[in-house]
Amino acid sequence: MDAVDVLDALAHGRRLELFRLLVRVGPAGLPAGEISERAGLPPASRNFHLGRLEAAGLVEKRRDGRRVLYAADFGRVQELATFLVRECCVEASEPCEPPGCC
Amino acid sequence: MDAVDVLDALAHGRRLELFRLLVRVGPAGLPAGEISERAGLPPASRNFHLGRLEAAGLVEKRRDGRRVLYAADFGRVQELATFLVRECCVEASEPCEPPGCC
DNA sequence: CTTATATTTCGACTATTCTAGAAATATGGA
DNA sequence: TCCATATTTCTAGAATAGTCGAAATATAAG
Repeated sequence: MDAVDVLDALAHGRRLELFRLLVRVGPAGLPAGEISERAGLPPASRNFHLGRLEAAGLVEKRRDGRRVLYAADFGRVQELATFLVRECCVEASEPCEPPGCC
Repeated sequence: MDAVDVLDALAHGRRLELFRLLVRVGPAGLPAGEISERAGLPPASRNFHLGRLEAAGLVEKRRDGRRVLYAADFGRVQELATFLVRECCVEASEPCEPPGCC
C-alpha cells in the first residue's frame, strides 16, 4: 500500500465528501450521475476526483447497465491507520505510553 | 477536528516521513536540527513541513534551551480513522457487513 | 556586549493540482 | 439503425503547493 496515495486521495474537501458519501451508502454504491447531483459536482470534476479515489483503492467501480456504480472500500482506512503508527516508539529511550500507540 | 487538514498534512512524502520519524522516536521528540539531518531536508523546507504538521495537531513543539523539540501526537491518527468511517452504512438499504466498518 | 549556534521567516521561482465546458464514447431500447 | 441517456476524456486557464538560499531572529555562554 502506498500510504501517500491514500492520504492524498482523501486530503481534499470534495474527495473527502465523496468518500464519506459512499461510506454512508454502503457496499451497494451509487451511480455516477447521482453522485454528481448529491455532491453538486459537474461530471468532469466528479470523474477527476472519483478517479483519484479509485487509483488509491478507496473506491471501486462496477457497471450496471448504462450506469456506473461507485462504492467505498472500507478496509483501506483501517490499513492506513495501522500503517501510520506501525513503528511507534521503536527508537524511544523511555517506555511509550500514549493512547492509540504501542 | 478538521479531517482535511490532518489528511493534507500527512499526504506528502516528506511530511509522512517526518511524522513517522517522530512516531518512531516517541514522546521525547527530536530537535529541529537533527530532524533536518536525518530527513535530509534544508532548514527552510523542514520548517515548512513541520509547520503544517503542527497546524494539523499531528506534532507538538517545545523549547529546550536553544533547541526546539518536535514530537508526534499519536491520538490524532486514531481520531482520524474513526472519523472516516463514522457514519458507515447509515443510508444502506441492506445490512452492512464489510470488515472495519459497522 | 559579543560571539557562536539553533531555528525561523522571507522571497522568488518551479511544479502540480483543480476546475469545468465541450467533445467523444458506451449502452440500451424503439 | 437511430436516438436518448450516462459516463468519460480532452483541454487549457487559474489557483495552490513545494523548494531552498539567504537574511533575520532567538538563546546561551564567556
